Amino acid sequence: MDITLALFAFSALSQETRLDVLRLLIKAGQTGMNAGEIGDVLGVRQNTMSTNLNILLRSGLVRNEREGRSIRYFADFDGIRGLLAFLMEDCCGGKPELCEPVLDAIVCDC
Amino acid sequence: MDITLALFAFSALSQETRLDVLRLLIKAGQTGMNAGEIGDVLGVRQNTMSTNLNILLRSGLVRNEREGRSIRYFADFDGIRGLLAFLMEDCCGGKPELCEPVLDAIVCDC
DNA sequence: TCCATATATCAAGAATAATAGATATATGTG
DNA sequence: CACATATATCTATTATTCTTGATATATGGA
Repeated sequence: MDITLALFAFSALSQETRLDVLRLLIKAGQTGMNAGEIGDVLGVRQNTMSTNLNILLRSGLVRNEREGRSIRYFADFDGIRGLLAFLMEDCCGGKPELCEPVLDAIVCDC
Repeated sequence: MDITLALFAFSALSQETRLDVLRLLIKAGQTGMNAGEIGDVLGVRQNTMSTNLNILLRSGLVRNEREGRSIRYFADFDGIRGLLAFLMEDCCGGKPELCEPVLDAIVCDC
């Protein structure tokens, strides 16, 4: 992860539709969602959604797979990990008790 | 954490100076850094840095404390946790092996 | 091959954000 | 109180990003 990609990824997440999409896909896990389905759920026009999905793709936060005529999108957990690792690099100045609570935030209960 | 603040926070991180600042402060931990010191290290003009620090403050990713004539800034680990928790809410669709690697990214070796 | 479905690209106007010069405010010191 | 230091605010210009209508491309089926 370099700073250019990190900036692009954070910029991707600073727009409501794209943040909604990534959160949907994170919840969907390995099931993913078709592009059209995502647009329907979020009530976003087709071309706008396509543009936004492409931005998420290029940010490395999302990946896709063709499925017949549709294209299925998934959260890219490796990409998300890379971004968070870049942000938290050398965290907490030697005091683990500062950054451990950050980890707790992400423990899933599934 | 609501979506409006999350969007504002990700937007804060989508600008190079501000991402640099937060990463510096995350590394600095509880020591923090003075506003002027941050500007010197990053080679950013005083008023630009002040504006950017204010945006980080309002995003909840950073807090500050007056220290005589200077103002010392710190990463706000609670704020960071809140943002990441919002992003990763209900993650991984029931398959912990998908999101556990995301956690590993943030384990500090201090 | 022709048509329908699903998604992507293009182009332009509208909205938003970044930067920096000038200036203001706040604190400490003598 | 006068002055120096440290940070914040204002304002305008420039640059970037968002959205959308129109159109293009890709796939599957008859």
